Parts: sequence; C-alpha cells; structure tokens
Amino acid sequence: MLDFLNVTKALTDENRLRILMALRRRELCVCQVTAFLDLAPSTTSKHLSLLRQARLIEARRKGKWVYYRLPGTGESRTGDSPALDALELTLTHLSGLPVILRDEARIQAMLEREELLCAGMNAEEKESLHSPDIHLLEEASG
Amino acid sequence: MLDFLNVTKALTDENRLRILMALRRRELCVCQVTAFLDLAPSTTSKHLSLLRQARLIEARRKGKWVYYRLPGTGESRTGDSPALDALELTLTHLSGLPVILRDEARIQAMLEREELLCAGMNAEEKESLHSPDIHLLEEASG
DNA sequence: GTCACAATTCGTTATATGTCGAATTAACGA
DNA sequence: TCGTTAATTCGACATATAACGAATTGTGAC
Repeated sequence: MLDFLNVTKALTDENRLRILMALRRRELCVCQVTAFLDLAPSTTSKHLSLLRQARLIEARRKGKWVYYRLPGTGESRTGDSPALDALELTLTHLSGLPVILRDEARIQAMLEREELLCAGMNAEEKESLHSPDIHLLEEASG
Repeated sequence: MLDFLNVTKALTDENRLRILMALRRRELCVCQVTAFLDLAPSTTSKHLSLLRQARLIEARRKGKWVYYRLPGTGESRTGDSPALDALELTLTHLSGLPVILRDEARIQAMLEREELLCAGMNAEEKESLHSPDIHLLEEASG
C-alpha cells in the first residue's frame, strides 16, 4: 500500500510530471532540469528525489553531475511494478499536451544552442543528449 | 493535465483507495462506507466527492440514500480515459493486500448480519448487495 | 590543501489537504 | 406540516507539501 501511495503521490505535482515527460526523450542532469522548469536547484533536487524514491526514475553520477533517466525497459512486465505501470500510464496520457510540447521545444533549443551542457561534458556525451533514445547505463545506488 | 492530476490526487489517500477496492465487489451507500472506514460521515462524503470529480466512481440516488459504484465497464478502452486506466492499475496492484482483505471481510460480515442495510431497502436490493458483480444502474448527474 | 561548481540537505514559510462537528439540504413517512 | 434520517456543505484546526535561500556535501581542477 505504501509503495503504491508513494507512486501516486509522486505523480500529483505538475513539475514532476513535466520532468518525467522530458526524461522520456533523454537523460538530463539536475541543472538542466532546473533550467527548463525554472525552479531553484534545491526544489528540483527534491522533486527528483521523490521521483526516485517512488522508483519512477533512476540516477547515475558522472563526475560532478548526477544524471536522471527513466527506468530501463528490461523489467517492464505489466502488473509487476506499480511504478512502471503508472509510468506507462503517465507517458500515454500526457504526451501531446501543450505544456509538454512546449517543454520539449525549449529543451531541444537549449541543447542545440549548447547552453547548459554542463560545462565539463565531452563531445561524445554532448552527442548523446541529442539522441532520441535512452541510453542504458550502469545502475546507481538505491 | 488537470484531468490527470485530479485522478492522481484522488489516489493519494489510503481511505480513498480502500473505498475503490470495496466498490469493486458491490455498490455501497455513504453510511456503509462510513461504517467500514470508521470515519465521520462528512469526511466520507468528501472522499466520495473527490473520487467522483476524478471520474473514478459514479453515483445514483435512491430515496434518501446515495449509492456509489465503479464506472461501468462499457467505455473502458485502454488509453482513452486517465481515470479508467488508473482505476484498472489500482485494482491490479492493491488486490490481495492485507488491509483490503480485512475490509472485504468486515463488509461481508456487516452485510450478512444485515446491519447497516440502510433500513428502507427492499429484499431485491438486499440481495444485490451480496452479488459479486456490479449492477449497471441508471446514471446520476455529473 | 584550496577553490569552484553541482547537488543535496536543512530551516522557514505559504498553501493544500484530511479530519471533525455544526449547520444545511434532500427525501420520505406520519 | 412536522419529524426523522441520509447526505452534503461549511468553518475550524492539524498535518503535509512545495517553494525558497542558506549551509553542507561531493567531485574534480589547480
């Protein structure tokens, strides 16, 4: 019951929903999420923390940056995990909404103008940001 | 987005989840829900109102009583309605939980002892309470 | 070590939500 | 019409949550 409630509670905030939709296309670090949501970094961090507790996103650290992404699709058998099922439901019902489309455009623009590419990033990593698919990366701690 | 948020917000309270699970088996009037949740009638009423706003339940008035039930299965094409999809997800992930099983036992006992059968009910209606399936009844106002 | 920067944690504040009891509305029966 | 009972709405209060800035932690460069 608590697991389920953690998932639904994580999905009751518009900013958190926007984060999930943004991560559908690519992983993002905290400063990038902070930029497109236009929030204080501490606020963004808290949102990401809540989403992670609910298992709706995963994290990996790369140097000074922490990247967040949607869970890998490997274990996504329907009915097993409240988080994965709820995530699928969310992606289905929010895709195409004006807010989400606008976010997507803003993020694409940011990335293409090479603003906020988290300064220390090398060329290969920059390239990966433009990829439409999620890269499967090593696991972060629970 | 607001539609979706109304649904997820409705699913963030344990008492509301218990209501949904109880209604899976039969329709119940407010006083019956109040009894098994052990809450003030006004509180129960508010929970039911929230669930109804989110379109997770429907209502019909019969004399002095208002009966609540899950939405009819007619329009349940997956992907169309956030409410119906979220409802299905909820039923899937909460069935079998200890809290839910205990509620079910308590409700069955109540109904069989003919306590709280909302005094004015006739024999046919009493019978319907023991039925495992939801009866399709006339629509209440939106 | 020291500095710079990303991220998180902490403390505070404003708003939202769950709960109750009291008052009100709705429906029925005497 | 009046009384009773079911349900809802209203007003108050306690708790939960989103937001911020300040302080702290973690990592890498110098």
